[in-house]
Amino acid sequence: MAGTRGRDVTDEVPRTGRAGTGQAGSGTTSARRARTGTTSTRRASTAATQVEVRERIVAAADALYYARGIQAVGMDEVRTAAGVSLKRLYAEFPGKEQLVLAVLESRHHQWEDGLGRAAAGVEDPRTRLLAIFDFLEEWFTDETFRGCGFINAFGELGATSPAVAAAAREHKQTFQDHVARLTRDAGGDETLGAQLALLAEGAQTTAAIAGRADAARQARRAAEVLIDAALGAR
Amino acid sequence: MAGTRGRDVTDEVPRTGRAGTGQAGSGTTSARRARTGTTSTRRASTAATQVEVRERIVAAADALYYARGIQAVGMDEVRTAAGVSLKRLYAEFPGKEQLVLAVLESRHHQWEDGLGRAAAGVEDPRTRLLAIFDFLEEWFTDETFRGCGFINAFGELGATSPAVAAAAREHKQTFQDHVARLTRDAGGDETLGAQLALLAEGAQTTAAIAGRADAARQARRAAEVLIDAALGAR
DNA sequence: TTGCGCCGAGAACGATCGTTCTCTACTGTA
DNA sequence: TACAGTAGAGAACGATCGTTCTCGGCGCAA
Repeated sequence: MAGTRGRDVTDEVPRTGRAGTGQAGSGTTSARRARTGTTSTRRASTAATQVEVRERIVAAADALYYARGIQAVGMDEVRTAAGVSLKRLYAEFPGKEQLVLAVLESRHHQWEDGLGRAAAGVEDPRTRLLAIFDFLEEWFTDETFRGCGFINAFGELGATSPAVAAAAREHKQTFQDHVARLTRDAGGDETLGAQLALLAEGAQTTAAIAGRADAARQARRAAEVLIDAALGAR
Repeated sequence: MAGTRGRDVTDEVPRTGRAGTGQAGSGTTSARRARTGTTSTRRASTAATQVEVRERIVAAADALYYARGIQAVGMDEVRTAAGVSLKRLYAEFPGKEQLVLAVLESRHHQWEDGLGRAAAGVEDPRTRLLAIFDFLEEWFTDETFRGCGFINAFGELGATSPAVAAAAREHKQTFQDHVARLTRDAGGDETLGAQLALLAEGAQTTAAIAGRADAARQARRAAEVLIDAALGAR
């Protein structure tokens, strides 16, 4: 009895066959199946499903874009995968670029969540810093891994879409800030932070293109050397 | 006198306004203006201009693809920039993918030439190893720099074109081999080589997306630390 | 029950792109 | 000079894509 028939149909939409969106340790299935009450007032119900629909669209688009490239996926395919009408899709996102930006924003949040989880509960600042590379390794071994979505998007659209280029730049900047903060906690300076960030970036492209998931472990070992050299042997 | 009228027209084609193809220290203007004699036999002349036309097409396509992305540039635009007819273009390259692969191959050779020049004449193996990062810095400061063309191509087409993905993989592999060789010359093992390669890769994406050309210098400093730690202080 | 408004399904439209085809002009040769 | 062959210019074609429009059905209020 919950909702209309049409909504039930779109609720059990295919999630493009994979769990999560290909980001490590995410497992976000976006649809939380937690309606506010049953339907409450019409207005509240509409708002709830709007959020749900938006999330579903973004999740479907993210999986498709990440797996095949942005320009290789048409709006119609996103529509099918998300199980919404084209009209609804364009009601949520006025154009493809807005959808792409929403996907990147979602991916950014997943990335930050993953980083936070990797650091959570780790007491030693040095180990917390190195946990970044453990997180990367977990991500690289995901079978859907195909590199950093922001690097890919930048290479594909960075030259034609300033908004996409800016999104990639901001994502990388917040990562550098994150590493810098952890480095400071461990007693290192910003130079060390920048160098560790370089290792992480290099590991991502190497793992993606060369298909070498052990790039994370190589990067971790290099990071240990750099940290110990900067902080003095332990 | 030299050549036919039609050929002269296509000879002085616009080189898309830039010198080289955006790769550091290249300065390859592809067209060498060195005809074998004047026209010699008809057959030899045709062969000479064929090579020239091919190079011109590849150079024009490379500049356009690198600056704006591959999918954003149509065959017609390549045709105009190269100053050849569509028929001629398709006579040289049966399809766009073949042209893309030829561009990547050309870019790979330029990259190897640049690396070789950077190492040439440097006696000390350690300094020769570090010269990689000087080469990167020079490249990053080029105003047309927009990241590694192979990383960009992989992000854009790696999922849909196995040939492009393979080209990127091979390019990165030869780079790792190159670094490994120089590392061995300096007395280091393959672990060190892999780590230095990670730094170089990370510097490329960081310089491209964050626009920080100093990533090369940061990577160089990190490389020094890693080298000294692996080889013992000097 | 009747009318109203909303929404999904999908056709339609205009633009672009890769690729092919046609037409024309020109070159070299007998 | 007449002719055969070639190459350039660009029209044409089929496919795809982003976006909009139309149609038909359903839920809801009076």
